[in-house]
Amino acid sequence: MDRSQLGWERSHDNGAIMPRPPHQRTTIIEVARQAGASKTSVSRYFSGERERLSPDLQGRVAEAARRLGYRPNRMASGLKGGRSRLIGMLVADIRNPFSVAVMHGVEQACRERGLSLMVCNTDNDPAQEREHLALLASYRVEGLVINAVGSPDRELQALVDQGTPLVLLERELGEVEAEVVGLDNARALDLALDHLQTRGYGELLYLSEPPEQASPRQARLMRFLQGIAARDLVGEVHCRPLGEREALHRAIGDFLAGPGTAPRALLCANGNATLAATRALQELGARLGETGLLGIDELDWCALVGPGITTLAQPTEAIGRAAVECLMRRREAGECTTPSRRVQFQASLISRGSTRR
Amino acid sequence: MDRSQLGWERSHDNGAIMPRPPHQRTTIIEVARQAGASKTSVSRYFSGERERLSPDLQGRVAEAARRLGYRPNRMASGLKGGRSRLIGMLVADIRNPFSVAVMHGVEQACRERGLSLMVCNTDNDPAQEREHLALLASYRVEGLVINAVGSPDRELQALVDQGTPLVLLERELGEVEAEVVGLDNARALDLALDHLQTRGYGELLYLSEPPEQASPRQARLMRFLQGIAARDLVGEVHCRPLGEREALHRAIGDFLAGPGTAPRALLCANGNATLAATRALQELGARLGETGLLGIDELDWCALVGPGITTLAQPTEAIGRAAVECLMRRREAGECTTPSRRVQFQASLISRGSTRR
DNA sequence: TTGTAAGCGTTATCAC
DNA sequence: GTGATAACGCTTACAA
Repeated sequence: MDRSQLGWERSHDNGAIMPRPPHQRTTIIEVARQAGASKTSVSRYFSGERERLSPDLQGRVAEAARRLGYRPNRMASGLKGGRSRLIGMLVADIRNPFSVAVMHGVEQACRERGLSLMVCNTDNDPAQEREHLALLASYRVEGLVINAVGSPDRELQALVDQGTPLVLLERELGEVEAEVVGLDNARALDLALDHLQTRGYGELLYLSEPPEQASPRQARLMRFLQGIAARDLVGEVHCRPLGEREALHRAIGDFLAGPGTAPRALLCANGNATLAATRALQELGARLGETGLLGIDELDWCALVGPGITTLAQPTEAIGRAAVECLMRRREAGECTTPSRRVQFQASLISRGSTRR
Repeated sequence: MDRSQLGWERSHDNGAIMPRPPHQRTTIIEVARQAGASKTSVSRYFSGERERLSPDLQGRVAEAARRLGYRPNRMASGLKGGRSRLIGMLVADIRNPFSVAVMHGVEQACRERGLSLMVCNTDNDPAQEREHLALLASYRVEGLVINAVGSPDRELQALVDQGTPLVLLERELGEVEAEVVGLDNARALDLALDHLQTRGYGELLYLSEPPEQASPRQARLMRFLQGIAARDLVGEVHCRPLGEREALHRAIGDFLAGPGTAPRALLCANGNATLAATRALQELGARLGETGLLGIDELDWCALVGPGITTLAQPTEAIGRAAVECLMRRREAGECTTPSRRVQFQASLISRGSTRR
């Protein structure tokens, strides 16, 4: 039996038999030697140039590699070739199911292309965003999918200068040259408003987290305001952190107790807002449907609460995949300055009892 | 102004001025030159040996690095030193909120230690598990947190031989030497059964995904069976993939229509089961509470459905952090064979209307 | 088709 | 304290 299978082998410099510590992974050199070939050939075998080798050599390399359990060291290949095979992703809030769903799409697209994904969660903290961006840069990621809440322009620009393709999810940021993938927020809000109006709701309360930084929140809010004006609806807006439960309850309570006579509905700007609103409505004893409720983002449980909550579903997987596609396109394009583009997806309405009176 | 700030600089071999392509990241050499120091000193500055440098030299290096926006290339340092600063995590189902919560704990613990996390989702696919394990190995991760569904023993053993510390989340696997972190399933089930019995439910249906591979499912199922016997409860078990909606509905329907007279309750082995059960109960028109429902894993929406769903909450963040702590302990321990341990956490009961008759 | 040799950016090992 | 210099494991001109 071959000694190497027992974890013993000849050392480099002399012919003596020495114990090989088990944590020594086999390298390309070892494979080359056992296959009676050169490093180059082994390298070629493993980097898509398999065809260029004679069938015989291919066989020997394959056999040796299999026997030794060889796997190229990504750290090393990332170093020389500049190919880290690594895509980075910055996620503002990993506990948000929407983010996870998009990430799932990103991940699949990466896998199909033989890329690995390194995900950094920032918990909505701009400081962590900067830190993680620098980190991803230090691993020389070949592309970056970004869902940030702050404006880490400096760090992003550094990445761009370094030649890293960037794709922004939803939130478009300052001046950085990058493509933006996300929902068609204007059409989504039109869809929501049309639905609510059709269902007879005349007074609306729009619930959102503060839109200051994040551009999709801005876009949605703007369109809401335009939309109610265009439709002769009455609208109010509450944009406070969802953590402020009291403020939220008071706002909703006041809204429901208002002087008007038209049926009232809540429009929630995202999944977290829908969750908070549902809680508040329950505590206020409101009946869903009588009080309308429509949320952007479809969640597992929306069908289960009361008569079901009407939502606007985003094509999350598709958004994730599209992000990676953009990245790849940019990478192919190379230095030729491709102008930034915008890829927009359409939301689809899932009508349930919460908007049926 | 310094030319290098304009993206121009002297080339290595001659004194001519050449344009520097923007995608050339500054290396340690550049910093060393601008600081009037050697690579070694710069390296020391950035790898915790800062103290050994004279204050003067420290200042020069800091200044040069800052000016150039230098960051050590992790690929390179991972190569030479064997320190990738990378922790890998294998997640069976990234869309499961429980997994994400644990991952969040892992992530925080890593960050506090200056480690990066590389997460691989396997979508419950054993083939992907193998593939991703090999992948993580190829990035030379310094530790691995594993939440797998299959038994990729071969791949894991390879990692172990390579000297990579391993921690298994919940599922204990075959022969591999690794610590296991997770819930104290026996006590959790006792807690659940005691609660249900106290609330007067006498006939139970246990809902779980097939337990074949995953050891926590086995552990929970076994304890359920022991527990009902010990308590003189009547119990049934349904262990089919949750995707089989019809089978599930029929099982629940049959259970509810059974001959017995005691109040009936469903006990769900995890969050997914709770979701599926809730759906089924709604479609069957059962009233929560009258029909008991208790789920393992606390989810956002459990408080919102009907009278609220009683759950057993796991300390997810703590579990994640504990996993990383184990990893670090193992790494410190180094070669001296620390025996595998088991770290168990206690679930806590959140009582709601679904177990109040 | 195959091999040789020069890096990639860092850390480790010695000298000074 | 500080600095040459040799690895680390791989890719890639450039030869043969």
